[in-house]
Amino acid sequence: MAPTGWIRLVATRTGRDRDEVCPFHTPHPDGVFLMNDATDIRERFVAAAGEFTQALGYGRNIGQIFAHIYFSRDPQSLDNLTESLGISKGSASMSVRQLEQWGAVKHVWIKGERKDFYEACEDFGRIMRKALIDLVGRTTESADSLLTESETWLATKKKNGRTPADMDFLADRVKKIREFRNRAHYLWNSPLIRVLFK
Amino acid sequence: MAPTGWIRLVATRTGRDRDEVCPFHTPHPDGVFLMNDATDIRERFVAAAGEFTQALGYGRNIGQIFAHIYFSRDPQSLDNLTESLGISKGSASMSVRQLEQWGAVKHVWIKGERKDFYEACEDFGRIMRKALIDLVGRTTESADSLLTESETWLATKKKNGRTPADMDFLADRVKKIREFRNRAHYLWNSPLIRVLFK
DNA sequence: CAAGGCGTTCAATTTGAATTGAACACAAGG
DNA sequence: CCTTGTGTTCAATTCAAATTGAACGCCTTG
Repeated sequence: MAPTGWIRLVATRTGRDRDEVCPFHTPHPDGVFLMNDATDIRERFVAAAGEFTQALGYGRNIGQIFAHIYFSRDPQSLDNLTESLGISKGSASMSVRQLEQWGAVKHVWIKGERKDFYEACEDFGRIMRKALIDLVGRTTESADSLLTESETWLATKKKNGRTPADMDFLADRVKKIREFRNRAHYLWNSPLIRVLFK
Repeated sequence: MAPTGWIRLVATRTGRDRDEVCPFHTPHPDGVFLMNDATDIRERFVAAAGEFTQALGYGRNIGQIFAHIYFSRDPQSLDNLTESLGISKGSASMSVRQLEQWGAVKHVWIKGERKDFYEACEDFGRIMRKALIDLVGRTTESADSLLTESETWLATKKKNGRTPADMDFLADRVKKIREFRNRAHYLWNSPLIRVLFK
């Protein structure tokens, strides 16, 4: 069968360039691309998903792993992942657990097998929502407490009667943030959003 | 005036630990914190905003810069930013332009001054939306073209009559992705979302 | 036209996070 | 009880992205 993968031009000592075919899961070299076979599609999606999650700030592995499982008919074991994707066992283990938390992947048992197997869930909406909740929660809570802290501090200052112009400006800005935060929080918890993501 | 900032315990050679006060914009050391003055609130928000944007995958500087401008009464110059935040001129320049693109900050001219000054826009909803469009656009487009590419490839294969079970599975999975993508795209462009973010 | 102030660029560096892999814990089977 | 086959952990490493800063170009002013 013809080779498949990214085609990269490699300079040689003799001055004659030659083509080199790289597996799809390698960071893509902006080359032409060959698609012969069903497994090629899988590998292309694996690469794309890896780039996607990497661009979003989760690593490359987590996307690749999900795509691999998603495009596999049979449930996949950690060994399958490390072999197919060329990643370490440790990374596979941790990423799979992350995906499980997001509900992107679910554990299945196969009789007679000692390994853990995983298969993909198709409900992208739910997955995205869980991942977002995760991210937003982590990034929001500390800012949240700072906001209330500032508000109480400003309130006491006002009680003391000392409210020069700078203080007023500050209070106004903090208030604007509070308004946005409340609106965002309201929207986030509204049934509307819940419906949209389902 | 009493010193303000994070309080960090530093071990000394004599065995006697002493307290050290760090400016708020330094990466926070999990210490106690002192708030005496209006500028302290600004610095705390600067630190929080920096952590926020960093967690979201944009650097620390961009958040700090926006917070600094947002909590400044007067328009701020690049020099103000590099001095107050302890960042480089290059970074300040680039970050400010990014913020301008998002509509988070706008250029103002001050007569008799040669420097560029910036002040903050308060419309957080719009800012978030622009930043999101930016992110989603960048991460989505390549995946998008892969999707259509795969669909056409699968279609030709089907024409050739060769559709074993594996192919059907593959086609089904690709179809599921397409459905999600279309739904997401529709929602994203729906007037509903536009209203929510305003 | 020379000099100085200002913003921009980009290659080099730094930094923070992702990834690795060796050591570990646990279970099952012999 | 030892061995073998698992998944997990976490300190060390690697890697990509953020940040720096020196060099540059442009404008203004004297």
